[in-house]
Amino acid sequence: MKLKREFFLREDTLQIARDLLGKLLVVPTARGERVSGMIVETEAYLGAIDKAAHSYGNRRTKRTETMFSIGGTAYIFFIYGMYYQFNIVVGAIDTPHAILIRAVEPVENIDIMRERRGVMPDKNLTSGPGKLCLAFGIDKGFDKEDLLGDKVWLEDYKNFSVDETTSGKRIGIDYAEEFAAKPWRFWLKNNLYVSKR
DNA sequence: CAAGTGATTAGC
DNA sequence: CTAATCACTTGC
Repeated sequence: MKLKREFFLREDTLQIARDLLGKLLVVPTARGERVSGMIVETEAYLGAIDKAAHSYGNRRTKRTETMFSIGGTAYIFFIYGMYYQFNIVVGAIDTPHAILIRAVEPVENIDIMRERRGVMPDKNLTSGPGKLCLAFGIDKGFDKEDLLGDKVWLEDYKNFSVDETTSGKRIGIDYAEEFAAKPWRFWLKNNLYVSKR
């Protein structure tokens, strides 16, 4: 079942980031084939107070504008001249919190992901934020897309107990001073598709 | 371990 | 306008 607006509107962003583990990300192709994967790794970005967030201090630019949308909106940005990153805006309008989807486990139409990614072991298909965007065909055209619409959405899939998950510091944000060490990255223990490093 | 790649941003 | 930076990936 598709996740409802209320799921994304809750105030506890860290809780939502953990709750997203086990959910299914679905992006249908133009021909209507469901390409999907189970979320296995997320990172929370707490908007105004978080020095690692693009929206730190409520910084409002052309790019960060999307983060001020209502919870349940897709936030896509381009990084390092090559890769897109898929984020989910959460919370009320003008509360610029977002959750980066760092890795998923392929579920439906894995052959389409293989075509898009090229020849490589399946465990490399979606085990990183840039990789999963390539495998799912997510680009800037998905920015500001409503996750309750029919272009990209989330569904209930599996439930994991808290002891099957764990958390740690976020990746690639060493510039964020006292926020660099916050344990705001969440992942499933023993899952092959969690990003390496 | 280093290079690659170009949008985005801040600062003039 | 310019230059530095970057929530990454791949191949040496």
